[in-house]
Amino acid sequence: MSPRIEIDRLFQALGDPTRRAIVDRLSLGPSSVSGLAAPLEITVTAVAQHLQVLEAARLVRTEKAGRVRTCRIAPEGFARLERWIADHRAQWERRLDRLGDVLAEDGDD
Amino acid sequence: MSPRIEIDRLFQALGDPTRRAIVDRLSLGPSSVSGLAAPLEITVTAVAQHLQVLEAARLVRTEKAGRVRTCRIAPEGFARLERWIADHRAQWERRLDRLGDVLAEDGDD
DNA sequence: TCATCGATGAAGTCATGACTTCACTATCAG
DNA sequence: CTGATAGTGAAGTCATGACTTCATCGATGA
Repeated sequence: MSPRIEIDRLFQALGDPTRRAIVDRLSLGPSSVSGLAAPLEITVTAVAQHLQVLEAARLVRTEKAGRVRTCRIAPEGFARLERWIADHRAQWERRLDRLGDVLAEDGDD
Repeated sequence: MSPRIEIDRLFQALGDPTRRAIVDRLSLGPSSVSGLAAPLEITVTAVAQHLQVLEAARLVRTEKAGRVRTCRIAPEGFARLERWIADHRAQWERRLDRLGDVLAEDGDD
């Protein structure tokens, strides 16, 4: 699967405040779907939809035991995210370095 | 201003592929608005709108000299982003640690 | 000075996406 | 079996947001 799409899903998933609230909650520990819905004051259906998005982005992993689905944080998505930021930071900082070489050619710090 | 809103703007800004393309481009070095528009095959107006979003999220800084507006990466937004991820990672990893004390098992990626 | 170029503002279109409700399935307790 | 519980699927509503076009403005160079 294209890495572009992957990153897309990641940022799109975290772009929604409700979904970030779910992530916040799951950072504290696993929860059921209805357990997530309660403090958010939205329907269980809505939460389930958000969970699909979060799972597709690999930010959350869920498994169903009996009739209850347990949701927990999935580190992969976050790792991917960190890498994206690190890559970009590296890119523009490298450029600033080269620029520094030219502008401050009589000895810099 | 609430930090929630700030993070919101950040993820929402990067949730759009076109805006990420702009960030990609600017990581390589500064550019004018029309310089950004050309490879994206959208109107200059559209790019200007995206730039407003990116500036509000502190991911990009722009300044106008004469009739040309020069756009460059702004590190603050990215720093904010990194901190958000680090905070969350810390939170759930701390929890896994406590759990690990009890269960003593597994390692992850 | 005048034509052009880079950018901006206003307003409209169109798709997407965050919800809801309602109907339904599957599990568990009595 | 019966009834409550946990979640899923389908379909509809409503707002937001990513574009466009058109008109305009200020800087610039011939």
